[in-house]
Amino acid sequence: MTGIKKLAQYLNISTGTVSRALNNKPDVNEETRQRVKKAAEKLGYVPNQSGRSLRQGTTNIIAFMFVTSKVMAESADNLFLGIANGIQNVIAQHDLDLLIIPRPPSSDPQETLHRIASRRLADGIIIANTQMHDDRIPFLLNAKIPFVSLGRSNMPVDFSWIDLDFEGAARETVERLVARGHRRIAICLPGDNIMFGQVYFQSYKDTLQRLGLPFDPDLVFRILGDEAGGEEAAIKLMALETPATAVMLTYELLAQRLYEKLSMHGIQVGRDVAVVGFRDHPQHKLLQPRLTAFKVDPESVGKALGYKMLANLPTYAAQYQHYKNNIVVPMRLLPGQSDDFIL
Amino acid sequence: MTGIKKLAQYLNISTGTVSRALNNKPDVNEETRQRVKKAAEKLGYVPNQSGRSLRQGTTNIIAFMFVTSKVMAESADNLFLGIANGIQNVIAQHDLDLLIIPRPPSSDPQETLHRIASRRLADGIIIANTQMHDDRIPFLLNAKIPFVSLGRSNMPVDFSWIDLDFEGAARETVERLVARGHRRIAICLPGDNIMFGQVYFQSYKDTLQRLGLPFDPDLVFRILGDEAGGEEAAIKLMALETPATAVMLTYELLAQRLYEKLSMHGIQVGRDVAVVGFRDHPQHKLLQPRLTAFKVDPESVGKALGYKMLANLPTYAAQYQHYKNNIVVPMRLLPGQSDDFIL
DNA sequence: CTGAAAGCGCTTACAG
DNA sequence: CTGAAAGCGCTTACAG
Repeated sequence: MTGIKKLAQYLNISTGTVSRALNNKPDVNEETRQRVKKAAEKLGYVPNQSGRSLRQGTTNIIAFMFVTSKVMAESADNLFLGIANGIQNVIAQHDLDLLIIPRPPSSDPQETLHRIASRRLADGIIIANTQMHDDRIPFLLNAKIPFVSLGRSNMPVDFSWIDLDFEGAARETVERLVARGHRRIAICLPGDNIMFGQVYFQSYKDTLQRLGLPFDPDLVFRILGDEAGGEEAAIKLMALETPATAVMLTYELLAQRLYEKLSMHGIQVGRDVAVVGFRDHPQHKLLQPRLTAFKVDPESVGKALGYKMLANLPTYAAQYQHYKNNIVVPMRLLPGQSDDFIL
Repeated sequence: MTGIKKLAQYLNISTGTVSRALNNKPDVNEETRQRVKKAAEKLGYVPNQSGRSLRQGTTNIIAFMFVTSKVMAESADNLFLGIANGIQNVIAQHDLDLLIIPRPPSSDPQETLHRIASRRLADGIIIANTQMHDDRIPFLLNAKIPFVSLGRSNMPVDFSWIDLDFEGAARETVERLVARGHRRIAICLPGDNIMFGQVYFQSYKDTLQRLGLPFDPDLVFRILGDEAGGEEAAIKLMALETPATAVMLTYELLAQRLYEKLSMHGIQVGRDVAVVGFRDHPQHKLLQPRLTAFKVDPESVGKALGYKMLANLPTYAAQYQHYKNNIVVPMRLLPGQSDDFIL
């Protein structure tokens, strides 16, 4: 005997009434509703999700798709758990569950997406690792699947995203360094066209201009995002014909090797050159001098994603329409001593 | 027009045949099967999971439930992503998806479990943060829900688990230290009754006994698992009437503060006292002298969980029966200089 | 080898 | 306010 049928038989009423009572439909006698709820509790009845999904066309599941690379798994992803937690906290308020789809870098993102969508595994999808040009975006828009992106793209279409405030971080860094007398500030950037690098770079240039400082292309270092990139940055810094007095980093993991390589050449961070890091990272805890870097609260990133997801689901759109605009999560500067070098 | 009906109509055959063809049932004409598959590909047909689930009683989803505490999210959980990835890699081979349920420490584990189970959200459940006494285990056994635990318990029942090789780690640590002449080896242990501490402790005692060394209860330090625990360990170490010459740690995060506190009192790790850490952690990268600690490959933990999960699902049990036994994932010692102190 | 039909567990117009 | 019935999209005995 099936779940709801059993409950209905136990109560001697129809399954329809049981369903209406449990789903808080208005047209149910209040006394009946209480009887039903009490019995459901007693018998431990919970509606079968497949039955509901099939009938209603919604799954009450939100999918979160992200790329797992070896590098991410080992280091950058102390963020990930906090983000997942933040999403979960928000969507759980509406009894939605989180389906996490880790995707190896080799797999085809379109295919995964198509599978989730067509199989109707989820009511909405959160995508991460968004690229400047990202084919998933037109695909999702076209398929009319509610989605939110963690990360902007520069595609000429309108879609929901949240992102970290890279403009703000670059602006604050440049302003801080300039206030300390620096005029030649080098910037480390990703080699590829990843969006956050672009945003960070633009804000760097804009801020320089606003402060009346010249932009020198020689000060732009395109480097890799892993730890080896730190060494590369040091080499480029030392190779400059007209030296820079400060350097700002993208990527979390550059700092350590940068320190080491410079130190091997008698250049001490904080004394001979000012360094401002990017995202704070546990691995930096022991760096001497302590790295000035930006703190991101992963939980609030997750919550923002959750709210924006809800705002995109037909069922909850009205309730969360104030989350309609795209959200930029602040990065808060934690001062260390790595930029104590004052001109 | 529904998915499979549309496809059937397009092909001018019955939905039953379409279903049988796509699901590789033997009793289908090979030519028909090819026609169906080609058409499905062309029209982008993927069966609706709710329909399948309702009919078959299986969801093709594996749930992974774990507790997210602030501490975990910030530090210990560089493991998590790798584990999730490992599980996913294995179960994806059978088109199973991973439903990740992060659970705040405050929530009721039984309730969450009951919800997943009754709602039929998943075919099997992987639980983490298993306690020595853990009520989820009898619940799941009783409800006959296939599950695997990440972590042993000492409940008097038989169930599927995988765990890290804490015995091996403690044994190797004691043997290594004894080989270097140490006879008084202190051990840091969790204050509560968490299982891994128990296992680690037992192996410590067993190994001492096997090597003919006395066990001294004064050398057992019950401390907290966060960073402050490192300071506590240092204080207890220095307060010993008969000093210890070596100390072994549980928990990843103790090392840094232990180093610092000892150093403040003129005691240098590696020179005046030997220290062997627990799990390797990115935060240790910069510790001087480098901490001797154990490396765990999170991916292989995840894979083990995945295989054991499959071995517990009726559909795949036969195929994966060689994973029936519980699995202990090795911890590999990475030598540093923190235990260079030789007697 | 294929088709027609039943039914998985729900929810929801519809009728009363 | 409640019940009877249809139907969401599949799969699978059953019949031929």
